[in-house]
Amino acid sequence: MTTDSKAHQPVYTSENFTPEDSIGRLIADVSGRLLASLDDEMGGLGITGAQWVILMRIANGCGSSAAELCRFSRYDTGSMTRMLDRLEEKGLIRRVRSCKDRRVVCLELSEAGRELYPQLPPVAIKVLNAQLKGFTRAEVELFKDFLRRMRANSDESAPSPANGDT
Amino acid sequence: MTTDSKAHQPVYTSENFTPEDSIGRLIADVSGRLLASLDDEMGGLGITGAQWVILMRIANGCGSSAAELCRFSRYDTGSMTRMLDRLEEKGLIRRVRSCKDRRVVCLELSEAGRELYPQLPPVAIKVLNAQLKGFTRAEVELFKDFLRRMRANSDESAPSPANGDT
DNA sequence: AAGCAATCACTGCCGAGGCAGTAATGTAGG
DNA sequence: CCTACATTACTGCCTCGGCAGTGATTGCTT
Repeated sequence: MTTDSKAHQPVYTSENFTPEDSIGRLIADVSGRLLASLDDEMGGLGITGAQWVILMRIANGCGSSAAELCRFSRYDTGSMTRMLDRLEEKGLIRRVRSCKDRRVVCLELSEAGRELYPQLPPVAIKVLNAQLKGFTRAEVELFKDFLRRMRANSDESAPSPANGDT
Repeated sequence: MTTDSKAHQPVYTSENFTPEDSIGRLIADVSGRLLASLDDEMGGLGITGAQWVILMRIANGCGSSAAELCRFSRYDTGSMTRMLDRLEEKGLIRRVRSCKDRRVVCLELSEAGRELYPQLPPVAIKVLNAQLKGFTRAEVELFKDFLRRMRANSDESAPSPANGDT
């Protein structure tokens, strides 16, 4: 009620917070729908949404090893090993022991993976455009800017798991 | 290249789509960080972020039965049964067979649950305010409006799993 | 050169969610 | 009334991710 114009008042207080209407619920909901939709559309290609993400990274060179993928994907190294197991069983990727650092296993698309690859981006494009129906490009840019700012905040608050009460 | 000012051109095309920079990646990332942060802050109370959500729903009367909770939470009924098992083992909720419809098990907070409840909202408020640092309330409202529009789009595209090619 | 910490990939073990099937209960139609 | 069908909660079975521990390899320090 009081028209306090200070910009640094907290967004949520115990008075105005309702979990059903909070931005946290909205983000979790939208995120879940996006992944579900991606899974649905991906079904025809025989891979899951999670596998889509990893395949795209490998194809783009953003993940040349398992450890590299883990750093970006916030995946456990054990889970990543098994994820790569599944992609290898499907015949989509190959593991090649690095000759420079014999601990590292280099990752690359197999022949079948390279054949599948061109079909991957259109599926995500279809899903995203469907969920962004009615948005102008300027709105999407603003939307993404909000998300980047939020992500930057969580980088500051928890960069490493060993930050005390500074 | 061509400065087409039509508002209904798709946001993403095969030319401008890069997975690393897409809004899908951003939303998934922010959502994951929110849940992780909620889990961290919730550790002291002995429950997980997912359990927080369910407890809040039961406390607010938004989920008086397991089936009710499933409809809102996009949870499997089997998973919900086990989720409620865990909350019951912790002594936070009680299951009471409904006398009106003997198939239904009514859910309510136990004594310990009612004691814990006041501590739940502040944790979420702390997490959300930390991640929304630097946002004005007007920005948050616009942000939420974007999210609601996106959610509404996914409602249209996939309201029931049995929609063909209408 | 030797010791030592760090890194990498991998493996058991566990928790947790999805799917399918089941028994009990309620509802609608003949 | 009694027979179909729907709904509710629950239970195996499976997949999948997190955690902790392991062996191999690398690089740094002394």
